[in-house]
Amino acid sequence: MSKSRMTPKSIRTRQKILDVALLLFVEKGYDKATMRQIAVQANMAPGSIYHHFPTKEHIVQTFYDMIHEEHAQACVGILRNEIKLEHRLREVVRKKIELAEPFKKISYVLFRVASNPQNPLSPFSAQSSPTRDRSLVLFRQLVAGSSAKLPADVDILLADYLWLYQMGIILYWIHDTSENSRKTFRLIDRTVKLVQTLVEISSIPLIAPFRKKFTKLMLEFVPDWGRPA
Amino acid sequence: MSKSRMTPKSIRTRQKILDVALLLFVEKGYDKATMRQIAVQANMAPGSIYHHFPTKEHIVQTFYDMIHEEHAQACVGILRNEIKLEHRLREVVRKKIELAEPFKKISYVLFRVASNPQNPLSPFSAQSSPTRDRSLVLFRQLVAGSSAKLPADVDILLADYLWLYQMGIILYWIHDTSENSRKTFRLIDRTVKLVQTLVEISSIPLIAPFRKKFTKLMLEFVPDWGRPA
DNA sequence: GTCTATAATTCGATAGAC
DNA sequence: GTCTATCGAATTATAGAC
Repeated sequence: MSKSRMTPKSIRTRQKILDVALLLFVEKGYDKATMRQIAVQANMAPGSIYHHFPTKEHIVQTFYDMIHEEHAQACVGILRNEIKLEHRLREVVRKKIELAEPFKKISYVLFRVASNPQNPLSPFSAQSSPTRDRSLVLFRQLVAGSSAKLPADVDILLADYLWLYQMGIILYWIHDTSENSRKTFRLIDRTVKLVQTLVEISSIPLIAPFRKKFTKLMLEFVPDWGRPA
Repeated sequence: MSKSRMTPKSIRTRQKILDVALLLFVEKGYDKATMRQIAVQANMAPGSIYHHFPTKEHIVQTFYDMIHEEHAQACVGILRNEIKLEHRLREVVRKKIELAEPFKKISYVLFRVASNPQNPLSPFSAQSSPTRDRSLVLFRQLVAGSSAKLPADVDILLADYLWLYQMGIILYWIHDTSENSRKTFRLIDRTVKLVQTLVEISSIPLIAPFRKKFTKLMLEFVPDWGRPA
């Protein structure tokens, strides 16, 4: 599995498969694009593809991993320039949607996988998912490097819940049929303000008791994803 | 499609298929249970099943329709006895999970379908989904018949968002591995109190301006599901 | 040994005879 | 309504090519 063990030829073949698969997926949709068609366009036998990808879903998964890499790269710049939590969150989530936009028609496959807790690829599954773990790291940086002064109980929860927030945005985006996903970007702009407001309110000493009750609730039900408690 | 047109024999055959399919689904999981196995256990040819169900997914969908019918029945009693919004919501959602519990292992198929906006069976799809529509009616009754005095802007939104809230609970439940879904029931108990608190706060005249901004936001982004505005 | 090709298998779904 | 026969698609088994 490790990339270091791949031969140059293997890498080229793998990339060839990804290239033609992406074209076919966006052109015909995930279900209509067959492994045979991919094989024909990549000048290989259908069985050969399985030497490089265990299943058809893994091919799609690879696109998401690639998007994540691109996103992580882009976020380095964003997180260097923006200080305020609201702005960091806004730009990070907007960038995610921007990068995913070309893959919109096949994105539902991501949630199709996610919905099955048994599937190890699911970002919600108990088993450690590399994609999810790296994504969570990003949100930890987003929170940790911001100018927001957070109470300790909020601090340990916020990154995880902002990750869930981004999942919700993606789910909305998948079903958003407005031109250029205009409504999704509006939703992001509106809701990050809400997050900022809530975070600011959470720091008011007067409401600390209420906040503590709330964070205790959130801590009890945050997915633990098999981490040590 | 209408039940009135079904012959007694057709009804029996249909029921037979559902019986053996459920057994196989919970025993082996949705994907591992094949149409051929279902056919063998129902003493029919594989092709014959398709006279009664258009696809394999429709068989699962039927279970959810049955659960919904049971749930709707049970809710008549609940909504007659409980007055307070918090209690109505708590009992209705708890009942939903109770009734769905035997189907837990195959429930992810519901979200697998839901995740594809193109799929007409998806409760999020633009096309009118009978299952979703009847479910929404239930939540409208839940809100309308409660003792809560709601501002008009909250009133028109609450039912739709409580329906989404129930969807969120179901998603949590699907991934909840605690014994007897203990954590899910705890989550319900905790969050319905939160809903009640928010609804009460929303009626305080002093915060009306903030509330109006919030409901305007929610109104803009509530799924319109192809309803007339 | 690492890819690739060929052929077989499995499974959902369909067509058409009875 | 049911059956037989088959299709088209994903996946797998196995053998061969480099």
